[in-house]
Amino acid sequence: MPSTSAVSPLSLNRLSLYLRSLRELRRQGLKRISSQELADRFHLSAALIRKDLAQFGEFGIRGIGYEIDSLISRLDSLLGLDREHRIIVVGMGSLGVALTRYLEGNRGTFRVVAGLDEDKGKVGKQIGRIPVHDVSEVDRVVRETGAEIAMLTLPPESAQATCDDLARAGIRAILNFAPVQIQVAPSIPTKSVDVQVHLEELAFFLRA
Amino acid sequence: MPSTSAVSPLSLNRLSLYLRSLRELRRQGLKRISSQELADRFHLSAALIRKDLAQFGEFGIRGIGYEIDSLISRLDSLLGLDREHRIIVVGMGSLGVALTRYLEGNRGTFRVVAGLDEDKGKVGKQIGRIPVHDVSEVDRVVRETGAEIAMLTLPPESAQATCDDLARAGIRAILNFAPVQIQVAPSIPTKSVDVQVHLEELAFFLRA
DNA sequence: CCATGTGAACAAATTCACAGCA
DNA sequence: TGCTGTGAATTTGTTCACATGG
Repeated sequence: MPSTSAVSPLSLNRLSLYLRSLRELRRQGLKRISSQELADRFHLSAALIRKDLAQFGEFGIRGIGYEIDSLISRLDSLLGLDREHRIIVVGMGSLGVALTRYLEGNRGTFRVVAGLDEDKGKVGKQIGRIPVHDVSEVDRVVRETGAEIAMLTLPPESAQATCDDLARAGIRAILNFAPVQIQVAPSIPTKSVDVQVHLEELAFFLRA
Repeated sequence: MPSTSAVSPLSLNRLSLYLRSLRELRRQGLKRISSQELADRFHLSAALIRKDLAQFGEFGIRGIGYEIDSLISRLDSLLGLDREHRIIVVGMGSLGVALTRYLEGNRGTFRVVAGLDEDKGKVGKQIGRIPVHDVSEVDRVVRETGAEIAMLTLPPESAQATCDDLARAGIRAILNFAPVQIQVAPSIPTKSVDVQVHLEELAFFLRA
């Protein structure tokens, strides 16, 4: 039942985790694995692994399990990881810089191609090999670098306005780190990472 | 129906968002709000807001809505935000430093009290007013600072071992930024923030 | 009268359990 | 035989719609 229709975000996130696990197993020299063994090793659910994988076609071999190499290739291409995705980091405060450095090694799939900031003191500098431009140049930068994804690491006040600018500039996806709900056209997929919310969730479990 | 039983993580995260929205409304000088208006302003669902709130008791006034001030207080105490939570940041690479700075202002609820790193070059330094200790001192640091939460910003290889150390040292919750599934006693609530997974989710939507 | 609080309907996600195939 | 792929059962989450009560 190969399909390209709607995949649940939960399933999608798990596929990333499976992929990471499979890469780890490949590093260890393993060739094949069953859903059960994968589940045991990485604390996942075997049935769910099978369901998640089966929605895209029959990747496994009955009675045997999954061929690690070929499953990785299939997942890579399924998730769109078989080509480079260029990223701009908007807001070069300490978090923007940290994320830029974090992805620096990552040459293959996700590559940071530029930083943007409104602080003239930062514009013109470089973070490693990544140049920092003025945020007013967002249009030109997106066009000239071919950036698809913006990582937003701005104060919450300016996040929405900058999203609007990014949308106009033709950015195709946004990963937001500002602690606000941003609103963009549904054609631009957006994910938020909200450290405050995570901390508050943990705090709940610490009520005396 | 006041209760302290299991609250779903989804509901819990929404409560944080409601709280943030309510604080914003209070800043704007508003005194009362209905679930519908809150939903409209912040792109939430009115019915869900009511369900999420009602599971802890009757906070609203029928025919009127919710008193913003008192709802904030109730949620604060419900989520355990009415007292200080001390945090240690384990791994003072650029992400650890960025998170430390990010929470620096935040004096009330979440306070970073120390950083830990294995790099002797970093030990003894300060990030703002936060001292950096050697990771081998985790036991003493947790005890002396009374830290409850650890934010893990380490390379994936060392994350699990450090979690074990943290657990032994008596840490009570972990927010993990390393791209691995960590495994700790279920009595220690753990959340992971996985930038790689989020980027891969976005990449999926960009498949040409 | 109007918005909450809630049971009942609906939808989504996960687990179960087994038929079917290598 | 042993593991995948998958319907059916179950659990979990959300929306609906209305009785309730300030």
